[in-house]
Amino acid sequence: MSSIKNGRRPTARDVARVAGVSQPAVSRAFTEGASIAVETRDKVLRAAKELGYRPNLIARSLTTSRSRLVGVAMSYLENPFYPAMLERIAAILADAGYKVLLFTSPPGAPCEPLLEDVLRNRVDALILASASITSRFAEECSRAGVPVVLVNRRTPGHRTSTVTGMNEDGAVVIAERIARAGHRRPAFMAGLENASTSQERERGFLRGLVAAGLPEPLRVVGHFDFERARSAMRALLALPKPPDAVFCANDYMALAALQTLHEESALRPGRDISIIGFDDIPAAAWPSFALSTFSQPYALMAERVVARVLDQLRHPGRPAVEDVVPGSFLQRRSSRPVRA
Amino acid sequence: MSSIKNGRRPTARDVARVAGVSQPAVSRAFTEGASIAVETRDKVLRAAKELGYRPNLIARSLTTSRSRLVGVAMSYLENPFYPAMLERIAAILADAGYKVLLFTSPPGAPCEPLLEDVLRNRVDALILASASITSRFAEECSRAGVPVVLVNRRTPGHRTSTVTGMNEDGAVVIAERIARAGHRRPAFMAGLENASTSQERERGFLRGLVAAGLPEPLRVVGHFDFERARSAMRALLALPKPPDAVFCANDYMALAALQTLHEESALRPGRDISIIGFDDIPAAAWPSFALSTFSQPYALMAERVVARVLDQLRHPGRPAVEDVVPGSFLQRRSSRPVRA
DNA sequence: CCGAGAATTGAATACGTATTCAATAGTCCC
DNA sequence: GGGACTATTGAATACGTATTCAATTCTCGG
Repeated sequence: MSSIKNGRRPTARDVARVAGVSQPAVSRAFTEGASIAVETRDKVLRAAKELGYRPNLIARSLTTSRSRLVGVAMSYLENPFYPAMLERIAAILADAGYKVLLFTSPPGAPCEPLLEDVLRNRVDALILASASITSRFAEECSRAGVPVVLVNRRTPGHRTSTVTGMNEDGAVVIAERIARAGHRRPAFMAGLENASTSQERERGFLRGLVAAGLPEPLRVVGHFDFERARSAMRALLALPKPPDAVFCANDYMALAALQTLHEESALRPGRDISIIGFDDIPAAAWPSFALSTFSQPYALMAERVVARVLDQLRHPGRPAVEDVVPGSFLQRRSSRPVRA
Repeated sequence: MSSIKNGRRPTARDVARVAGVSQPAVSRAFTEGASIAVETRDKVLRAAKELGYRPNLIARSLTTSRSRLVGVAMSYLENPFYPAMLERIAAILADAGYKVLLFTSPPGAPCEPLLEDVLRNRVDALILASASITSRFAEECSRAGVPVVLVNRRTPGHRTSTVTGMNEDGAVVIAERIARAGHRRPAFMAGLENASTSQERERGFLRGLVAAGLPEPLRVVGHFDFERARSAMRALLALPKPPDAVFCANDYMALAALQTLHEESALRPGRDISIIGFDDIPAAAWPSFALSTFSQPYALMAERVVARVLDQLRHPGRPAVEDVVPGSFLQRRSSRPVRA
């Protein structure tokens, strides 16, 4: 190969020298839609290939002040809902020319260090999944001009765009189903107390139960964690009068509940007791579980999130939007069907 | 807040002006271990806070020519093994001051566009999981001075560092177990034909079977995909003489096999037939499955990968290392125990 | 109080690209 | 053939930081 001083990576200037053109010409050769003659572009590309030149996107980011990076803050990857959505988000963003900078905050961590990290990295936008957001966070981002979109989370009172499932209405439907299946002792397994998903699903559930004339549900907390959900289920089963229907704040915990039932109880799901989840993760459909649930279509949610991000990037002034993605109740074998 | 012209983000120069110091002083105030007086640093930090200044890591990357980004190429996130490892990798890298730039290649895609993308983004290093690597890829990266570490994949003939589980030896153990449990008709469910994991596990399995005096196994291909693994299992069950022990190239496919068995066959796993996987994903331990498997400790693997990456970054010349992380056979209920 | 050495500081510059702007070459129409 | 465009090009500069280097101040022992 050609004469690049020492081991330095070739730059646009090196390519320009070899191709006999100026540095801006090289820049234009690698810029879609730039004003450059075909033969000049060819000369440049040939020289570039010879030298093994690749445009430095860091330098490009500096001049354009757009990094083409989107920060994605996500944790709880053990819940299959999230990696599934992450993969879709990354794929759709890639099609739009953006890369994903991944931020996984440890479970209980505050989001302030994350904020600092994200803003220093000059991401063009931020997608927050499985993470709450403080008002300072939202304000700083908007001051910095970084669009923020929340997925599967909502923060009341802050004007931030969100994409969520039908948490409250879905839970109402679940309550109705439980009532019409003839259950008398409902229970609710909460996720994290401060998570909007858990709160909204609980609120809808309560409302639906009241409307159906059922008593307030028993209540345990599973923290969206598999083992803690199992403990919570165990606690319910140990009650003098255990529930006959358990709505878990997400599928992942519902699977844990089914495991515990399976292993430590004689109760048969779908007969003696109903277990219902929320999300419709792939495993919910597995025959071993056949988990009744209210669906949150992660692929569609991924599309909507990215669409929202791109929209905010193109029209910075536009107001925040709360996008509720439709889902539906899926009756499987883990819950009793409604009576005819 | 103070007087920044129009809506521009404040720069080090703005802070310098407010603090009454020079721009380099601001740089030093934000650089660990730089030579700066305490009171100067305080002045700077106060002015920075007032202006809402954050160092621009893009610009820093340009001058230091280190992006502090590590590219992680990963797909098949539906297999829980990968997100689990990803989360650990991201956490450990974060502790070392690196961020994860995520590349998810669509299943069958060639890795060449990925290469281009990665090198243009000037990642400091590259972690390849669930992706093969061509010789050109490895050569280009080494020419560009970007350390590459493969996880759970190996490419014969290229000097690239790898971190893998005990694929071949683990599979030998599995074959022994199957023999000593009294099985006579083994089967192997391959993953992707060109994946080193699948190949090595198959090779070890064959070797172990031969050593134990068992016949060559029946063979189907599940492509590491849940639905295709179910089809493959269905095909095995439809044979005139179905196998009495199936070794699946990973846990994810083994779970699919168990599902199919559960739903479409009267055979009871662990009694009439043994199903064995590889990886020990969390779900393998779930009571509904109780999948016998050979473990690949993902957390440990994540540690090793990052250690390898950091080592290569600190000592660029060092030769490639093939790191085999130990695992062990876990006897659960999906396979018959060995006879006493 | 003096001088050697350490600590601190700012001016100048480099990093690799995109963009602005003026200059030049090429095209088209009548 | 001339004028009005359009297409193409390169010189100069900006982007926001880190680093080099020389200058200055401070410290301390004698």
